[in-house]
Amino acid sequence: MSIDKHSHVPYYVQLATVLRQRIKTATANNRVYAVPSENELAARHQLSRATVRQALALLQREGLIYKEKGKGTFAAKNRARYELTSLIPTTDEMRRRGWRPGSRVVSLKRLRTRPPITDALELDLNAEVFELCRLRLGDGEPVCLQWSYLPAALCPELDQQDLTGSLTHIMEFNYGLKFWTAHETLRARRASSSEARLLKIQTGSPVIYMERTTFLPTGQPIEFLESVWRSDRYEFVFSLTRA
Amino acid sequence: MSIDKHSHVPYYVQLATVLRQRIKTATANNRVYAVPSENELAARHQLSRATVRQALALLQREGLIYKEKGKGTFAAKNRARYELTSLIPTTDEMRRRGWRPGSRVVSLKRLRTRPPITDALELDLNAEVFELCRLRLGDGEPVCLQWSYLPAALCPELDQQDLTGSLTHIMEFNYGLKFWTAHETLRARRASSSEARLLKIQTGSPVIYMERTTFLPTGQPIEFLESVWRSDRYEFVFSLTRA
DNA sequence: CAGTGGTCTAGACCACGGT
DNA sequence: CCGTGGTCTAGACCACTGT
Repeated sequence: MSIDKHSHVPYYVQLATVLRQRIKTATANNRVYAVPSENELAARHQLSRATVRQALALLQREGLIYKEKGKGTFAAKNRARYELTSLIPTTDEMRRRGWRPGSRVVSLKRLRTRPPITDALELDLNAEVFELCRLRLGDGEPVCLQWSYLPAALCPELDQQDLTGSLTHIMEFNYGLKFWTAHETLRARRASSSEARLLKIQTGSPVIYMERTTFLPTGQPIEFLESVWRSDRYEFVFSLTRA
Repeated sequence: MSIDKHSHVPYYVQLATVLRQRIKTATANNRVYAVPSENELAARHQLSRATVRQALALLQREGLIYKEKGKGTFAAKNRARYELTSLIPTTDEMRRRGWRPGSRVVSLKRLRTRPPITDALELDLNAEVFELCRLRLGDGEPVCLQWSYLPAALCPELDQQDLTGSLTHIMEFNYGLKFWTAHETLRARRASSSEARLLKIQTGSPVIYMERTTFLPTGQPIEFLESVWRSDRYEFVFSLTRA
C-alpha cells in the first residue's frame, strides 16, 4: 500500500487514505499509535515534507490525529461522527439515519417578500420569492415540516421542477447555485394545531423550531428556511471542535 | 500596513490580519472585492507563494474568502458568526450574548457509575465519577440546569475547587485536561417539576434537552453532560459549512 | 495565449520536548 | 544533544479560465 505516482489523485490525498486505514487498524486494539514522523513519512513514500504535511493537515481537520510540538503526531480515537459539523441536504441526512427519505409538497407559491424574509435574504421589500412548504418523511412517517423561501429571480421556473427530492441538488445542478454555509437557530416550542395535524402529533407537543439561512460561497443569502421537527422522531446531532 | 519581519508573529498570521482588515473595509460598501492574486501578494509583501497560501487558507477556513480555480480569490461577505461552529465554555458563551454569567452549585457528589454514563465515558462499571449539578445564570436569571459527570481518577479533589466559574478552565489549568472535541445531541421535551422549580418556569414548558460528550485531543472521553435549557431565554446557534 | 489557483520539490532555520 | 513539528523560501509543472 503506497503512493501511485501515475495516478491523477494528488499524492497528499493518497497518503491520507493510506494513513486513515493504518490508523483505523492500529487504534482498533486500543493501542496508542504514534504516526511516523514527517521526515520518516517523506523518506518512506518518496515525497517532500510539504506534501506529507498537507496530508496530515487533512487528517487533523477530520479529528483523526493531533500533534504535539517537539514530541510527534499521534492518532486520536476516531470520534469524527460527521467529519465535524457540516451542511448536509436533509435527504442525505435521512439516509444517513437509515431512513428511506420522502417528501410531500404541501404548497408552492410565488409571492412578494415581507420581513423577516426580506432581512434574511437581503431582498428589497416586495421582491418575488418562492414559498415552498414540504412535509419531510422518514420511512413514510412525518419527521418535519419545512417552509423554504428562495429568491424567484435566481431560480426561475422552480414550479416546473420535481420538488419531492433534494432541493439542494436542484439548486446546484439546475441553477448552478451551491449551498455553501448556513446559520441555524434552534428553539423548543409547542406545535400549533395545523403543524400537529400534518406531523400527526398532538397539538401542544414540544417540537424543535429551526430557522436557517443558507449562503452561496460569495456570502450571498440564497435560502431562508423555517422548520418544525417532531421530537419523538428526530434529534439534532452536532460535532464540535475547539477553535 | 505590511509585514514586520522582526516580529515573532508568523508572517502568514500577519498577512491574514492585514487582509482581514482590507476585506472588511472593501466589502462594507457592498462592492465585489477580488483579493490580489497569490503571486501579486507574494511580490508585494516580499513573501514566498507558500506563505501567502498559508494565510489564505486561514481566511478560507473562517469563511471570509473563496477561491475559483483559473479565476481568482474573492472576498465573501463576512458570515462567520462564531468562526464556524466551535466548542466554547458555557461561561464564555454567556458573555458573548452580553450576559453577566453566573453559576449556582446545586450538588456535588462522588458516586459509582452506571449506564449510560459508563458508556459515554468508557469507564468500567462502578468506577468513580463526580456528579456536578449546577444552575447556570445569565444576568442573575436561570438559563439552564446542567449535570456534569467527570472521571474521579482524572480530577482528584475536584470538591476543593471553586466551581462557580468555568469548569472547562478548571480542567485545563488545574488538571491539564484540554476539552477538544464534543458530540452534542439536542431534543425538545417538557420540563419536569423539579427542573421547572429550579429554572423558575412552569412544569411542562417546552425545553431543550442537550447531551454532550467531550473528548481530549487523544479522543479519550472526559466529560458527559446533561442539560436542560429554558426556551424563552436561550436559543442554540450554529454555523455550518459544506464538507 | 497569459493569468489563476492546485500540487509538488528540496532545501533551510527555528522552538520545543526528552535524553 | 537530537528528533520533533512550525515556519519559510525559490523554484517547478499542471489544469483551468477568459480573451
